[in-house]
Amino acid sequence: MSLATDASDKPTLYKRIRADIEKRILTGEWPPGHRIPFEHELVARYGCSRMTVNKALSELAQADLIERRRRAGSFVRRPQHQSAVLKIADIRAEITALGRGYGYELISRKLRAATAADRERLGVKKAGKVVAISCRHSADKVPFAVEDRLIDLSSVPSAASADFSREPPGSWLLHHVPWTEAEHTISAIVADDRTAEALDIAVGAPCLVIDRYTWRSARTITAVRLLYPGDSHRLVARFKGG
Amino acid sequence: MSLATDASDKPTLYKRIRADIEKRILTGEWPPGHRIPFEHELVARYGCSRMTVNKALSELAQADLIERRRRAGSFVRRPQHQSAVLKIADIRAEITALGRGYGYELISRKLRAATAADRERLGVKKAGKVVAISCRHSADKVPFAVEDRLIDLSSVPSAASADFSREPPGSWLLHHVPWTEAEHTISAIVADDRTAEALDIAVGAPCLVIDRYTWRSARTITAVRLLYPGDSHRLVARFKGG
DNA sequence: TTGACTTATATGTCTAGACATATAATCGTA
DNA sequence: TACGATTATATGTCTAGACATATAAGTCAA
Repeated sequence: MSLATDASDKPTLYKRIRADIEKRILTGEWPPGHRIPFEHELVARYGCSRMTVNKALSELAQADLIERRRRAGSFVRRPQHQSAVLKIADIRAEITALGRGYGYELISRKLRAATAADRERLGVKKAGKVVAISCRHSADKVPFAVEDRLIDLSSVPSAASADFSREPPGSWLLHHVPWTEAEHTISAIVADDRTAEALDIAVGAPCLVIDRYTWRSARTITAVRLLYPGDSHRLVARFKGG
Repeated sequence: MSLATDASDKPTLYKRIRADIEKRILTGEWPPGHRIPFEHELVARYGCSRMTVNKALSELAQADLIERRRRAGSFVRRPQHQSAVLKIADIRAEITALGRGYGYELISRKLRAATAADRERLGVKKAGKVVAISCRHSADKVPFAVEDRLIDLSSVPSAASADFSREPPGSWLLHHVPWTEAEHTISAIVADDRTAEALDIAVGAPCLVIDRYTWRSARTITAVRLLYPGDSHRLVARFKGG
């Protein structure tokens, strides 16, 4: 029980309260369902005002570590839906982070009126024009991933004049389009002839597929399919309490 | 510009302030790098005390939507590292959520002193005993995934006496072990003979592999490998602003 | 021009109150 | 016993101040 008389006050008080509680939850001392002390008890224990403990508890609640119920108190939440933060870095960043030489190659770029297939893929009823891009990323000259992308020009008009022969469309979008939402679908396929050639792997070799669909406030921006050699590439998702 | 005289006060004031700012960021009206109004300006605009706007801004900062810098002000953050929330549901929950019949089958359960390979897999220097479990999950009698798991008994002693013939080890752990951290590695392989038979797919068919390594405060709990038929199963990761 | 010092200022934290509101618990009644 | 009304209480929000602190910007000297 760390009391208010704890002299090491490098972190601020509310942060120490939050850390104290978090620690008890993480170590299992206060298991899921456990009622943590009432605010007025913490006020007494730490000798501070209620706003201070309230701030600590509010942050824990925002982080889904505890659940607050009026009149009842605050309770440790159980690890809910198993979820993880999947870090899907910009491919260029990912490769350079590995200390390998990044290579980019534009295979094709077509500007066209949206076909029925394009509309289906972008999930829009009617679209004007789209840009269809096919390109390849490599690490130290070795094929790393092939990308097949569609950009909705009605959402991102400036993409029509962007030069994708040198800058990958993913990087370009990241720097030119504000906050977005996205949905990723990860699956596995075996390489067909075309994929095998593009990735320089054997036909029938496993490939990891990431389909990413990106929009901003109900407006589709882009749909992309990334194909990685499945036995060499790995996606790492880190999960922490939740 | 919504002023303090806005009468629709169903949500509380600080939530409205937060929502107002969030909306401007999401729509791109305030692009990344834009300096949002100073606290004292928001105080004037909404006619409230500084603590109220501070709470709104603090939550936006905690959600990584804005960055606060002393003396400089608060700024809209740019979509940082592309990351996504990957929902990896408990398999039973996942299947029942799809409205399909869940089936579970324990293939083998062995209690043994940890071998060198076990220690390697669990990432521990020395371990006492472990439980090795192999099982299969099915949806409407069709194989859905095969699971190959190792539980460190020095961390979870009660797992030695748990009955895994009826309850899947994943569900059991979820309910008996408090907050954990985990790391997932996702990759693709092609089915070998044994896998093909277990999943009732063709040899050479693509499989999605999830390797999950779980620990609690630096203490390994379990390591599991899940194999899914890759062309039928999909992992969906949703990403929202950040 | 550059570096060191000073100052102004926006955020960070905190207080000691207040009233609002949802709801668990109690009490009373059918 | 079951149900409806009442009450007590923990959290939710808010105020009008306060002092602390990091730092951008300005000032001045080498």
